[in-house]
Amino acid sequence: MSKIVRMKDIAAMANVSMGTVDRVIHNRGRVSADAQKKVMDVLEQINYKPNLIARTLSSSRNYRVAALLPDAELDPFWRSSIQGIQQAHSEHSQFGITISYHFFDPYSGDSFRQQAHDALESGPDGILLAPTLRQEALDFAGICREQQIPLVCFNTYIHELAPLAFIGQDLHQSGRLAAELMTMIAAPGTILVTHIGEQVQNSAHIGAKETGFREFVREKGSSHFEVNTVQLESPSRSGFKASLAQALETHPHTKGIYVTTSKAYEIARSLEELGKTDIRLIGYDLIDENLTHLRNGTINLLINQNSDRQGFLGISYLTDHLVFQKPIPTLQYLPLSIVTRENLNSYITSQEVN
Amino acid sequence: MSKIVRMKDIAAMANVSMGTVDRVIHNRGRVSADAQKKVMDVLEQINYKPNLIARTLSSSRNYRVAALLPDAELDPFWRSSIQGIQQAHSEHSQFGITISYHFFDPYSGDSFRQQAHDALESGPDGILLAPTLRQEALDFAGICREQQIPLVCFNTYIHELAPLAFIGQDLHQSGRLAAELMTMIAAPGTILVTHIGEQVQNSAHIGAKETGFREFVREKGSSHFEVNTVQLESPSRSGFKASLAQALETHPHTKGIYVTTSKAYEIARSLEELGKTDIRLIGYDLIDENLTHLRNGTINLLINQNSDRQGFLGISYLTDHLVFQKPIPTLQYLPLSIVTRENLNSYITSQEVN
DNA sequence: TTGTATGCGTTATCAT
DNA sequence: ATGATAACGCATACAA
Repeated sequence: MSKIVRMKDIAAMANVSMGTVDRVIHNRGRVSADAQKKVMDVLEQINYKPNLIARTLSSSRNYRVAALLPDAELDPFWRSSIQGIQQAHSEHSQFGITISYHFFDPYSGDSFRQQAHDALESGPDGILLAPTLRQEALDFAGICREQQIPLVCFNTYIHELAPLAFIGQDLHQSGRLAAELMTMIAAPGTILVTHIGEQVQNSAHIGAKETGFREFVREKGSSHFEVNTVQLESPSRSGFKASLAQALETHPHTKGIYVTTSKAYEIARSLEELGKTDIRLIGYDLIDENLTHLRNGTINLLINQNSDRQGFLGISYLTDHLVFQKPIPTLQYLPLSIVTRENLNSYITSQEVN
Repeated sequence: MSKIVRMKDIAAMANVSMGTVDRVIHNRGRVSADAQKKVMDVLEQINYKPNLIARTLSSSRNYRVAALLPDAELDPFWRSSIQGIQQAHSEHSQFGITISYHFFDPYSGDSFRQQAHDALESGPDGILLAPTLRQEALDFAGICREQQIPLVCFNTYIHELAPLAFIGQDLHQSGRLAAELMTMIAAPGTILVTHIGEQVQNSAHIGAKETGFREFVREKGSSHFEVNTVQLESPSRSGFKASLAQALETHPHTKGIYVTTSKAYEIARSLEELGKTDIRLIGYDLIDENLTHLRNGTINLLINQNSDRQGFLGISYLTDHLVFQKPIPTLQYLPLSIVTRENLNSYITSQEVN
């Protein structure tokens, strides 16, 4: 039973005062080389673990973190991220964390710059960012680095950002998984890949899922499946349906559609209206619009990006870093969760509490 | 910006001392009805949230929790539970939690009683239990209740235990999910259900997975699939293979096997030795023995019981209850995770840290 | 450069 | 029954 060593103990062992110990531990300077050495020697021998409880109580600082992410009104996908952030916040508010929210239009550079500016104005001690726009995010990350503000990113992986931590999904592997699942459940024939609601411009990562998907099919299913990419962007609902119908005519043997974004429900609606029931549909994310079609069977599988957990972990990591000065993972890939009608509830139910 | 209220503030508002406030909040008695009322009145009006940081620092109590679960040497399934427990412990050790481990033979009542006795001897403030044996667990839970020791259970749901919290999987729904997946990936024909390594005696829950499985097939796949239950227990390896071969002869149209326990690797080994490659195999849990066969394709899907998370949450809940006196969920169902070759890594990789 | 003293919010131990 | 006061371990401001 090794007793816990406190700063007081270290001070005694080194024949100095607590103040000196504090100064060398946090290297605040103003210590003589002599004292420095004495304390270091002791630290080498013993295993000092600061009492984080006492530390936070004492230095009752308040930390401001700015959350910079797309407006859920413009894309429902982000709702759950926000929920995760709020969840983490309520659990950590004890530690003096306050969060300011800055929502931007995920496709507008101007909007992003405006909100990013506001975020910096709030004088944050840390920033949580969903970097949907590559170039804008890079510029912003540069400023954060200059100002020495810790930056944690989630959802969209951009290597050059080099944030303190990234939390998200391995998109290439995600594509491979989608292909594996599709080849399990679809009859041999044509598979369509479509990126609805994403802008290919200014998004280097956009192709990762498709690349992974095609890679898997090439390795394991090339004799049974043919993969085609189709663009299905259209402003109007009826226009969308028409262009889908058009695509299905061009590829008459279509047995499956893989939607790389959270917009599978758009396809589902159109498929239902077109009366096509023999096409397997795989998409992303547990947003309400998708769940309806997962429940009625038009969508066969959803891959969950766990965006609530992304938000939750983002805030958790920032508080770990800021208040506890704990090491945090540089890269945190979340599980590639497969969701069907039968395990859906296990992913969305909240529990009773006593 | 509502300021945080402290006990000192309450004391001032109620015209009493902090000591009195402390006594009514924790109803330690020794307060006059008059003072009691004054404090209560204040508490009604304001929203006092105790500072848990300060509380833990001050009271610096040590809590002992006893973990009572099967020996991983006897069943590798329990390895990850232990890992989860240790993980939670290392994260919470700051709060003065110490854990004593008591491993028993999951099929021996004597072994259980012995270890349970030891666990109680250690004078624990809380107990984490994997109740594999129904009757023994009920007896033990009775003692815990008598001695007022908080009990948290995981993995095996036994309703009458009525613990502070249960953490695990919805087994009936788990069976439904397995059936859904099986009907997705197997050709029409016979599906075998088998419970390897479980004793039906003294385990009321054992049938839940099979019931769920059959229920789903009845609802959605009765025209294409026939379900048969087979017993495949055998002490020796070659004996096991022989009885499997026997079962496959009895059911020549077998297209899939559903193993309700973590022993799917036993089937996989035998199938490989028998050279049968056209049978889909679905099992449970990411133990190493299973992963080998998931990677080489003999096992098609595994449902993950997340037993590491079960252990983790069990300890987390106990510390929340003991040190923070926070409310905890009575029933915590974990996700029914579907694991394939392509998303396996996302479930088992640990991350680098800076 | 160094050491001491005070405070963080709570619990626990004293005298009253 | 009540109120003052010393811990808990660390940070910080200030005195030496």
